[in-house]
Amino acid sequence: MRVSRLMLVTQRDVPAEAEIVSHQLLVRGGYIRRVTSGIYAYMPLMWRVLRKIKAIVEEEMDNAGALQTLLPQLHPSELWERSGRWQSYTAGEGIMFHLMDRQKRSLGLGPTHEEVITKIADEQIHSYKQLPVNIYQIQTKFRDEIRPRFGLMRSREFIMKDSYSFHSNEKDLGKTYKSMEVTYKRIFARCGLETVAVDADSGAIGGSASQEFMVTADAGEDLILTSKDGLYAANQEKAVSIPKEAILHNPSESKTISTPNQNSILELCSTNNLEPSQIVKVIIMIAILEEQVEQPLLLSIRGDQEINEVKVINFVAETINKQVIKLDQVNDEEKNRLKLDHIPFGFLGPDLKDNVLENISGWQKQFLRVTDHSAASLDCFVCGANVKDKHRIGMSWEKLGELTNKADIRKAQKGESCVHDPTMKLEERHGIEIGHIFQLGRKYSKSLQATFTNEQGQEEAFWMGCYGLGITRLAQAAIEQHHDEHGICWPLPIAPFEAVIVVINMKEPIQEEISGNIYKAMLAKGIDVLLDDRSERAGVKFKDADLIGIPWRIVVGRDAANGKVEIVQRVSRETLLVDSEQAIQRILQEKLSK
RNA sequence: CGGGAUGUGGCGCAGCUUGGUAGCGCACUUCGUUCGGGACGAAGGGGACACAGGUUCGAAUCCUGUCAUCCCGACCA
Repeated sequence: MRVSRLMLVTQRDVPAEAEIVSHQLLVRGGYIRRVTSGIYAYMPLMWRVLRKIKAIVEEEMDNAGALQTLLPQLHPSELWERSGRWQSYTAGEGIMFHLMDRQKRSLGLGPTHEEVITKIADEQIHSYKQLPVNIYQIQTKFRDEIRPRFGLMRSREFIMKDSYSFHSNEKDLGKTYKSMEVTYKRIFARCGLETVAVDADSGAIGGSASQEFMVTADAGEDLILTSKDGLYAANQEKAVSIPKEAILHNPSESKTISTPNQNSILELCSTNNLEPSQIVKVIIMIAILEEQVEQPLLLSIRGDQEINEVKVINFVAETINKQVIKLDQVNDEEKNRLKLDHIPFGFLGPDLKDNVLENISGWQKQFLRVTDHSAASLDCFVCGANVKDKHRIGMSWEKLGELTNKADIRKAQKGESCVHDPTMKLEERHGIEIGHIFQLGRKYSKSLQATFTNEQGQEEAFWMGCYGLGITRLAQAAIEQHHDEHGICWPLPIAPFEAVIVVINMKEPIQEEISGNIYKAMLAKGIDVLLDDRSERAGVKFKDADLIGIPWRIVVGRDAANGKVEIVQRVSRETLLVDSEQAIQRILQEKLSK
């Protein structure tokens, strides 16, 4: 392709709307144009990048035995009503774009394809003999994101590879799940990305296992915790660790002390010469369940630790076997509205009686009590006395009465010891989630009544897995990982062009001839090459080549008369003066080695 | 949805306080000089200032409302 024909429009100024460097470079390099909030046009350069990523994904998925399809983007609402997601995806979360057709039938634009694919699997697969299958598609998905941002990182229309596997038993699902993990790692490695696979929360979607693939980058919105030996990685919602040792609390007697206005751990400690780890902190939260049931929770945790709300939600959902819509703290407004003055916030103990709930409208009348292991393992501690301005020292669980539920509801933090090896400390990094694999189990197949006949001749719901991979997000994440002050440095396998020939002076016949020959020769060898034939000054061409990030540059200039050209690597800036034939060979070599 | 900010040619901005009918840099067009790291000079083209009301002889500027975009929180590939 000749640059003069490429519709290349680069910008010197950074658009005000672009916050992170990858977004800025995509806009400045003319890769994308915003059409409206969260909706982008992929310009010719961008489309080439996306096609290369798609090709790699397709190759690896096909190698893993997956089958490519293309599924509809308009989904009938009935299908989503059957899985129980229509309400929450349209009215509730509102993440699903929906519309009426002229027949007044309700349709939605697919944010994901579980419903459609499960329906098709049900219609097409009748016997265990047809299993397993793994079906995938790469296409545009729609999500009416609450807050689109960072260009393609979180857009409302985006390209995703999504696959779904169907199995006759859980073990077989595990096998495909594992093979997808390997496939994903190969895909990311081939795209030149450094990724970390982390244990993830499968929470609301359910299932037994789930892994996220994170591109490590400072601009990432997710926090991940890893161990240096590479044996442990998890996102913050799921991460576990061993908290630091508590400081021994061992007063001569247990008694109630007066602690006027000391309703925070900090004040309590500084006034009474205590350590946060000697205190059991008690927090009331409200879990909103299905049908607007409001379940009060009484959470106890060591004073120096923090609550992990996702773990709390999972615990509640498991314990009472109901879906948790969300978790709320009790704020001041609510304290006033519900007239909670009789509850001595700031002075609560784990033995707070249920009778404080008697006159609170809307709440269930019994606490669901949970004690985090960090608190449960304390032999002797300080806690609130359930009376304003009073705490108790030298307390123990025996004195308070038996503990009901113990669970891990604690937020793991960097610097804490790893569970698999206490000498290892957790490190914190930011990541961009570009892939997520799940063992769904039978949740969707059951709700959609998608079944097959098993070996015993009985109807059984499919075991399912699902495997997402954000194509457009991956492209931008790659820039986040591969750029410098001059622009993008695409990894060769996903670069829009592998090389660019910069002709210093188009009016010089020798330069024009040599560059033309190299161009033709490279095309003949299958190299994706750009010929910058514009009558721009050299500086402009160099700047543009750097900005759009072509991995190799061949400069045809002052040495052309001697049959020499320069070959420059974008990332390292290494420059070699060689014959044109050598330049072609070098790039061909690089291409084939990837 | 809650909190904050901003809307002026394709991009970045000034003008608004103290109303008088729009300006700068980049980009674009033409000519000349230049020509290995975003050249210089000259001459041009393009915007009724987000929209709708109002105040006024007169509104980008003041008032009211609406809309859009961006940033901070819950959601997610």
